[in-house]
Parts: sequence; C-alpha cells; structure tokens
Amino acid sequence: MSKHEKIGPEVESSLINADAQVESFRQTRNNRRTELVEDYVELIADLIEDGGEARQVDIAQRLGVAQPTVAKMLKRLISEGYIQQRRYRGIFLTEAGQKLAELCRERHHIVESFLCSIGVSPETARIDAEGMEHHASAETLEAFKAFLARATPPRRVAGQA
Amino acid sequence: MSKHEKIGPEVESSLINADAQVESFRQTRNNRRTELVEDYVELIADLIEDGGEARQVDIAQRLGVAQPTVAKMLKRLISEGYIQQRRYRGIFLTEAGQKLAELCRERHHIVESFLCSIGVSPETARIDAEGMEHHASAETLEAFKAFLARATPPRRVAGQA
DNA sequence: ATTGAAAAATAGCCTTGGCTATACTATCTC
DNA sequence: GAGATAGTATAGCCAAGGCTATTTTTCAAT
Ligand SMILES: [Mn+2]
Ligand SMILES: [Mn+2]
Ligand SMILES: [Mn+2]
Ligand SMILES: [Mn+2]
Repeated sequence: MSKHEKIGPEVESSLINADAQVESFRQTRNNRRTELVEDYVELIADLIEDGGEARQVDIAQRLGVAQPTVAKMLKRLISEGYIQQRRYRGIFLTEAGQKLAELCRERHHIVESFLCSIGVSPETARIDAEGMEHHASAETLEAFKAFLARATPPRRVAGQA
Repeated sequence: MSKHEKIGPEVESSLINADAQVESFRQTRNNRRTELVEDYVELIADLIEDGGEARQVDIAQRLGVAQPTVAKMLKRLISEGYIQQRRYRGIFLTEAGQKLAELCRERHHIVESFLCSIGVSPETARIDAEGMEHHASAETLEAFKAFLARATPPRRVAGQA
C-alpha cells in the first residue's frame, strides 16, 4: 500500500491477495495480445477449407474491418510465422499456422457448445464465445468438455444395460 | 466472396453466415474497448472500500503496470465521467462510476463463482474470470446465475418437505 | 519551519490496430 | 493483346495503452 498504510482490525476485505490479482491482470493482458492473431488464423483456415483460398477482401468482409487493416495484420502473421503470402496472391497457412488454427477451432467450438448447453441461445453463444474463447485456459476447457460429456451423454443403442 | 466466386454443390461448410460472424467480431471489438475501464473502476471501488482511498501507486501495483500508465488511464476515466480527481490527491468515483463498479463486481463474481461451480480450481477461475467477464452478455450471466442456483440449492432448515 | 521521501504529473518514446485515399498488379473479357 | 475491374499494396493519419526518465507537489518527521 502507499505511504498511508492502513493498519487496524482485520476486517473482511473486498481486496484479494495483491500478487494473485496482479497475476490475473498480467495473464489477461497477455491473452489480449494474441486474440487477434488467433481469430485471423482460425478464419483463414475456415476460408481455405471452404473456398480453397483466403483473400484479403474476404477476411476483411468477415471481420468487418477495412482491407488495409487486414494487409497490415497479415504482415504480423507472416513475421510470427503463421502464414505465407505471395504478392497479389492468396494466403497460405504454415505448419505452425495450421496447428494454431486447429487449436483455436477446437477451443472455439468447446466454448460455444458449452454456452449453448447451459441454456444460452445460439446467437448469444456465438457472440460471447468469440470473445470469451481467448481467455479460457486449458483447465477451464477441460471442465467445459467434462460438463458437455455429462450433459450430452453418449447415446447407447436401444436396450442398454 | 471475392471475384473468384465459388459455386457448386452445397457442401457442409466450416463457415457460418457472414453477417452473423461480422456481428460477433464487432461486438467483441467493442467489448475490448471497455474492458480496461471496467477493470479500473472495479479496482478503484475495491481500494476505496478497503482503505478509504484509491491512490495511483496502489492501482499500479495491483494491475502490474507503471504509475504513468495509470495516470494516463485516469484521464480517460475522468473524460468518460467515471471518476473525479484532485491534483496530487486521491481518486473518487462519480455516481456513474459507482454504478459501473457495482455492475462489474457483480458480473465478475458471477463468472468466477460459476467457473468454480463446474469444477475449475479457484486459482484458474480467478485468472480466467478476469478476462472472460468482459465478454459475458446479460443473457449468459443469467444462465450462469441459474446454473449456480441449481448447483448450490438454497439450504433449507432441517426437516424439509 | 525545513527538509526528505513518497506520490503524482509530465514529457517523450514505442507498438498495436484501426481508418482513408491512392497507386499498383493480375486477371477476365472482349 | 488492350481495357476494365477486382484485388492488393502503400502512405499517412489517429487513438489506445504500454514504457522510462524527470519534474513537481505533498506530507510527515525532525
Ligand atoms: Mn474464434
Ligand atoms: Mn475470437
Ligand atoms: Mn474484474
Ligand atoms: Mn477483468
């Protein structure tokens, strides 16, 4: 605390441990630095799978941003090794890019399905998942998956034990 | 799609409706623009409640950022009407600030409790909630609350019906 | 009252992620 | 093959959110 230290009887505080809190904020800031990259790579993978190629105009249209914004971001993706680009040609995912895309798609799907499974409407789940996915740790994803497995029990053939 | 339109047999696509997707991305970008404000206001409320005052050094220490970063952010909070500041003195929440803080605290608590309730460890729930909270819509929060009410049933006095 | 230390303010820098306007290239069509 | 046009690149602007280094102010202790 600052110079003006507070002492006195230990009362129930709305403040949690400072080191724990700073860790949360740091982790969250960290996630924020990668969420755009993740969304781009995931979207590029989808576009390629769907149409055989990913073009800047399509990416821009899907994201709702201007084309030069995409062009700039693609340079970041190149410098980070996720895509390759041939001038005036399309975008291709590197090995690392494909791996990241796969992770993101899976994670995105888990989060969105989970939201639906607890009663959130598909439209809202779609929107919320787009933001929440980037802050779901491996442990939380496991919990989501476990819940989904419980909520959607594996169907048995008629006449189960 | 771009000039090179894809036609052909309708195959199961990994792409969702474009308008829906752009709406998700837009909403997510929007949430991102306010999450920092929300974290600051929530933290300031906690500091005031706990120690009677919120000082820049304490905010900086809790967030894990430098003091000038906080000073700059406080100007944004002032310009947006959430706090008042007396030079070289502490920070005070305006009416709007208190209202926002209350909303954020409640939302934060719901998200964190919910994660715990589905089996996520308290430490991970703390971290993930710090980021996820800003992307949880009213509808999702309601679903979380409903789940919590089910999972943690209101305790009855001994001898319930 | 002085003064030293803590806190706040300010200056100046950087990166990221937006935008518009404009120039360039590839490709399709004639 | 020459244009038209769709798509891409580039230049230049802005705001947000980080940082360090330095100055200014307050406050507590002598
Ligand atoms: Mn996604
Ligand atoms: Mn996303
Ligand atoms: Mn919070
Ligand atoms: Mn937060």
